[in-house]
Amino acid sequence: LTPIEQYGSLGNRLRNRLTESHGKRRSATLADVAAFAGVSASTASRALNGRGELSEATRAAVIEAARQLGFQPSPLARSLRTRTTFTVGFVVPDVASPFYAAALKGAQRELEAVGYRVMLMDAELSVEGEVDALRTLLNHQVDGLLLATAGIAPTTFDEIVASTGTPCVFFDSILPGASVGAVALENDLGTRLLVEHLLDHGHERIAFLAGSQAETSGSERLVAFHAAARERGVEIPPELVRICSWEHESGRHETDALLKLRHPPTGLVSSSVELALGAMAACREHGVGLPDDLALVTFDDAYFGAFLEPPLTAIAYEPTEVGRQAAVLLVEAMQSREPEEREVRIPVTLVTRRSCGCGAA
Amino acid sequence: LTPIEQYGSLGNRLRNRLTESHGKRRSATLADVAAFAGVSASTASRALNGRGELSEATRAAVIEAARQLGFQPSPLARSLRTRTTFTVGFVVPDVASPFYAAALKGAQRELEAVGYRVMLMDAELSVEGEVDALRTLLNHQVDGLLLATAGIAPTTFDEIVASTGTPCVFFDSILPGASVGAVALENDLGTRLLVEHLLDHGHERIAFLAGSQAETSGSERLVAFHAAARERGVEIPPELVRICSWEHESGRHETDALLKLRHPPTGLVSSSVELALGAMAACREHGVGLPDDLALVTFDDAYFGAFLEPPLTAIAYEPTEVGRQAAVLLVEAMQSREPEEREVRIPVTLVTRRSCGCGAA
DNA sequence: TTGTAAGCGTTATCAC
DNA sequence: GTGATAACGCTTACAA
Repeated sequence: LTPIEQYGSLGNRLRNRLTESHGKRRSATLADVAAFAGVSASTASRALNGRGELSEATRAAVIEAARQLGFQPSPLARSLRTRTTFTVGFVVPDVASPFYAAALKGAQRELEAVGYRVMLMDAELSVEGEVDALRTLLNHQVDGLLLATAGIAPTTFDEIVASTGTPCVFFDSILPGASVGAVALENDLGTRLLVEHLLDHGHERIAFLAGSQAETSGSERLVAFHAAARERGVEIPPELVRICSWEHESGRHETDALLKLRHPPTGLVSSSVELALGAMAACREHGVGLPDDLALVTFDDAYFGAFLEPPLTAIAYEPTEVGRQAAVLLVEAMQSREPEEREVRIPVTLVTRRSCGCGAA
Repeated sequence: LTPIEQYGSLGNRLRNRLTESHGKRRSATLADVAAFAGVSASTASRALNGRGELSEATRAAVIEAARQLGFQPSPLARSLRTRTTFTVGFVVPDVASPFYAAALKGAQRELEAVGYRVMLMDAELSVEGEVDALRTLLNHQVDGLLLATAGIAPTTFDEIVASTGTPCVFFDSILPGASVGAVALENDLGTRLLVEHLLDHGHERIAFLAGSQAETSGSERLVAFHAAARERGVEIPPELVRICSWEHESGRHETDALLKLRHPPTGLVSSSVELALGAMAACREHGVGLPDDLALVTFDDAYFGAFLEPPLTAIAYEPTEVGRQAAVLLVEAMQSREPEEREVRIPVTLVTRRSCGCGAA
């Protein structure tokens, strides 16, 4: 007699209990499975988790019992006991932004594949919101953090997250040395490709929409812009580089100012497609033709880039990849004791269209 | 002597214990707070939760103790005990899609405000993925579900979620009668506005890119298209309405077919901006000019719509609003016993630009 | 008004 | 090999 046959009637009683009442069936518990299989709860646990030595017969019996009862271990109870939740917190300044949404998708897919769930928090573009989000997440005992910071202070970060020992990988925006890992785009290469392309078209008076300097993608691109120009021996007048927020309107405003200059630029490098769209709006208002009056190139190759007028020359990359790689680093960190700190860069390429002057009549 | 003064040295001992070891401080537990305040755990619990009657003195003492120790109740333990997690599951076919990302943001913001966390799952465009996601979420004992289904079967839905009694509100795509609520766009109105605008421009041979009929936004728009045409007494030849998937490429392909017809359409209504972009690609290939050779109007007013060539006439709406409203309905359902089933429609408006022929020379 | 004890569903440390 | 038993951190009858 196998345990299951032996406890058959008990089994039936159990099954009935689980499907009783008005359809709101309470799902089977480990104790139920144990009883059904005729073993103790601890044995059932060991059998299901493959820990410890036990006879093949009982293991099989437990597994079969679990199958029959449709047993699903309670993550809550498990987490309470083991102090690990298999949940990671994901914090971004704005989930609705295409870039972060894509990163989220990449991360979620990777994490899901290795058994982690993602708890999402939107910092609503403020550092304060970010800190709240981190607090909440840590209080929920997430096993790890994926964070695109909007500029958290190092001391705050140490106090809130580093002190808990919860691994955190930064992506897109990096806080140097503070984490177990970081993932960002090849901002330097991308910006250089843009600048050099404009130089190759013969432009010398090149302006730059730099974006916010609170984030890595803003600051690294600005540095790269200056470096690229310097290396090719061109002098960029200070009034041509515009530090500004990431919004569309900001791009419009700054470009407007550029076009009103006594000597307006003949080329414009934009740090993001949002800003580039703003720049296009300003050009339209001023009646300056792209690319003839102003050659425009930008970071971010949006999927609609080819349908704009003119089609945009841009820096392309795989946005999901930054989320995915960040997840990979995080998983490594969560699983190994003493994780090594690593930094990954996601490759970028230049795609040329008409806005830079390529293929123009 | 207040309890705190009385147990001062104990308090110090406790505080020390909590900050011991290598910075990975184990946070204060309810028992710690109770000991610190010199009361039992149950009293501490009551004091902190404002339940039951207790003297103001002890309540204050407990609260002060909690403050001093930086006590944060463990959501895990609480959930295990109370069988409620204050977590809602959010399931979409594709988080990276701008529409779903926006909906997510709206929902997350609303839920966050009333104390719920969101656990995100991406169904990766498949019903199978959706079912997995729902299973996982329910196993985690989410208190509610926000679901943009890719076409789950009613029986499957009943079996998996309805049977658990977990409230679920559908958004974007609706499974009639299966849930406590549903939120969708005014698909009927939006489509009518589009069709009628083209009719007003004098077009009679109007084609339609219908999108996938597995989703509400596809099927409702198709029905509305036919209804709008019929009511104005125009006959639409069957070959002009194209049911297709939502991808860009699909729009290109179908438009290509339309343009190869012996009598190609003079107007085209697209069910989504993705499809419209595909249509624009096809037109470019065929050398047909927009809007002169073909007038194009579409659902979805993307933020770049004004910068396309030609700028797109489109149906605009607040995508975050569908997520937010869905969250509102869900919260109501989670909090009230016997929730009533409700359906909300998010308003849409027509914004005219050049692609329809408006403002053309 | 407050304390004791049971229990939520697991896993881990012991004995046997 | 397997089974009691004790946590994990909280809430809630029930007693006092």
